[in-house]
This record gives sequence, C-alpha cells and structure tokens, in this order.
Amino acid sequence: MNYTDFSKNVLNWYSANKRDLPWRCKNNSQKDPYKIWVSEIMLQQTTVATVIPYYKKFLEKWPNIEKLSKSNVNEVLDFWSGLGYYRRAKNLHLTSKIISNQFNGIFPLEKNEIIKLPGVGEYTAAAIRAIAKDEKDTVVDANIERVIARIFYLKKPIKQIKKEIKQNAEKLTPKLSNGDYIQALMDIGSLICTPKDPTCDNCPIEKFCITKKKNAVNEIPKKIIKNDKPVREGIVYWIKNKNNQILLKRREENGLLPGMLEFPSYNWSKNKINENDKKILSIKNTKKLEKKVMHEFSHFKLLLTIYEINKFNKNSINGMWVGIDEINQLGLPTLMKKVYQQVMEI
DNA sequence: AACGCGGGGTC
DNA sequence: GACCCAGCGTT
Repeated sequence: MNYTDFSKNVLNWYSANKRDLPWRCKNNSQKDPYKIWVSEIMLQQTTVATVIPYYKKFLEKWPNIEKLSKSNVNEVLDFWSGLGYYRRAKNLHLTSKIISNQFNGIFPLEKNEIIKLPGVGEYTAAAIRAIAKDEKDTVVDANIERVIARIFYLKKPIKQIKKEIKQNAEKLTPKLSNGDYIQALMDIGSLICTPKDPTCDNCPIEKFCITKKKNAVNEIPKKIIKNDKPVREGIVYWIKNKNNQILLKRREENGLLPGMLEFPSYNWSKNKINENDKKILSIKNTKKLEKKVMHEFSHFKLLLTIYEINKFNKNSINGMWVGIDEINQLGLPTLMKKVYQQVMEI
C-alpha cells in the first residue's frame, strides 16, 4: 500500500468535510493546549454530542488553567453532574493545581511529562501532542480502531488485537499535519466508517480497505457477546427536617461516584460505612415508600428502595440540609436525580 | 491482561 | 432493548 497516498486522501477529505466542533480553531496559531486537554478529557468514553454543551459551559466558567486551579474541587465535581466517570473531574482539577504549582502555569507537552498528569493516559497524551504541536505520536481511539481494523481486515475482536491495531496505525501516520490527520480519521470513523452499515461510497480511503474488497464491512470488527449485568439492590433515605429541608452528603473520595453528592444510600456500594453513616442507618421511624429507582451503571444495575424520614430533629448528622426547591440546582449524579424525580411524583 | 468506572445517543 | 462512545488507573 502507498501510505503517503493514504494520509493525503485523509487530509484532503478533512479540509472539505471536517466537523465544526467548538474545540477546533480555524487558525492554528490560536491552538491552546489547555482547551485541547479539557476537550480530550471530556471526550474519554463520551460521545461528541454529549460533550459539546458541557465543553462550552466549562470554558466560560474556567477559561484558562489559572482560573481552574483556583476553583474548588467540589465545584468541578458538581459541574460534571450527568457526564459520568467523575474521577475525570477530580483529575482535571488536580492537574490544574499541578501545572500551576510545578510548571509555572504552562501546560507541559513533553511526552515524559504529559503522561504523568493524572487522567492522561497513552491515548490522551498522544492526542494532545498531535493536535497541539503536530507531534507524530500514533493516536488510536475507538473510531480509529474500527477504521484500522477494517482497512487491514483484522478479524479478531478489537480488545484482543490492540497492539496489532496500533502497529498498523503507526505505518499510516504522516510526517506532517498529524493533528489534522488523526482528527480526520476520527471524523471518518464517526461519520462514514460507522459500526453498522458504513457508507463506503463516501469514504476517501475506500480503495485501501481490504474489508470493503471482501464485502465484509458488517463483520469487522468482530463483536463480543456481553454478559447480562448483575442487579444489586440497596436503599436510599429521603430525610426531611422540621424546616422541610432534605439531607444530602458527599460520597467517599474513591470508588463509585467519588466525591459526588447523594441522598444517603447504602447496601449496594463497596464504600465503607463511617461513623456518620452509622448514625443515619440507626435512625428510627423510617417509612418505606412504594417507589423504587432503577439505574444502570457500566457494570451492574441498581434497584434502590426509597425510605422516608419526616421531621427529623437531631443535629448530630453531618451533611447538607437543602431546601427542596434548591436540589435541582445542585450537581447530582443521574442516579440521585432519578431519586429526586421519584419522590417529587408522590 | 482484566476489571472497575457512567451516562446518554441512536437505531 | 442492544450497542457504542476522542480511555484511565489499578490489580
């Protein structure tokens, strides 16, 4: 295969067809590693359409590393509400502190430095370096994995051939304009070389594609049959004081939904029970509501039963007491938004 | 190498 | 419903 021709086709297609995305600037001199980094963190395992509104609001709120480093980590966590993988928010905040304190506020782009930043792994390091500086790092995301698997007709499930995919991707990496090139491949993967029924007629690299020649585009990449998710059951407390306020608390720093706000909830997460939790669990006169909440995490389903406590009047419980009307403005994870919705419907 | 880690878009 | 997404960190 003529690899120069391959990347040339990709880049020509990009200049005419690239998606208009808020983290892409028209003028290369405006490239800001901070903005590229924020976009790449948000886009980890998250679709472009979901990220766009969050990205715009994030940059309005924290337009540079300095502003972000002076924020409170809970602000960033609450902002992340609904986006998922909340450790990303913690790492984003932590990294802004590191860059502010150890790198004089200048975003480090050297490979050995960027890869050490919390939340930046092999993919993200390569992507930021390529997009910000046109470094020739080989970048492989979920889109590019699929494109490469099809171009080279790799028949095994992607999980099993990560190394082979990267080696093949490396052969195609151009000497110039690698930033545009990888973004182009991602656009091609997202718009044309889709998981189901790719529109090969529109593909600028169709002539290089062995899978297309073999007429097997819906067989590559090979899918893995997933097991059903187990169901866990737990309880969640809707605790109201005599001022009609509801009790919320922050979760443990590690594990599921780390540091996020929740209505006290137990028996389903591996988070340890601390003294404050024991106090909550010892509250008497709870009333079981008929309503339940079903929520799906990445690796299990959760069925929560809601218990209600009214006119709770002890003040030895640590947490936030919040008026019912103000709960909507907080940054709750989706699971807890569902609990709120259920109680409001009763 | 395998697993824990969310949530929403899309058909 | 099922599938998938600009992956990372830990074990």
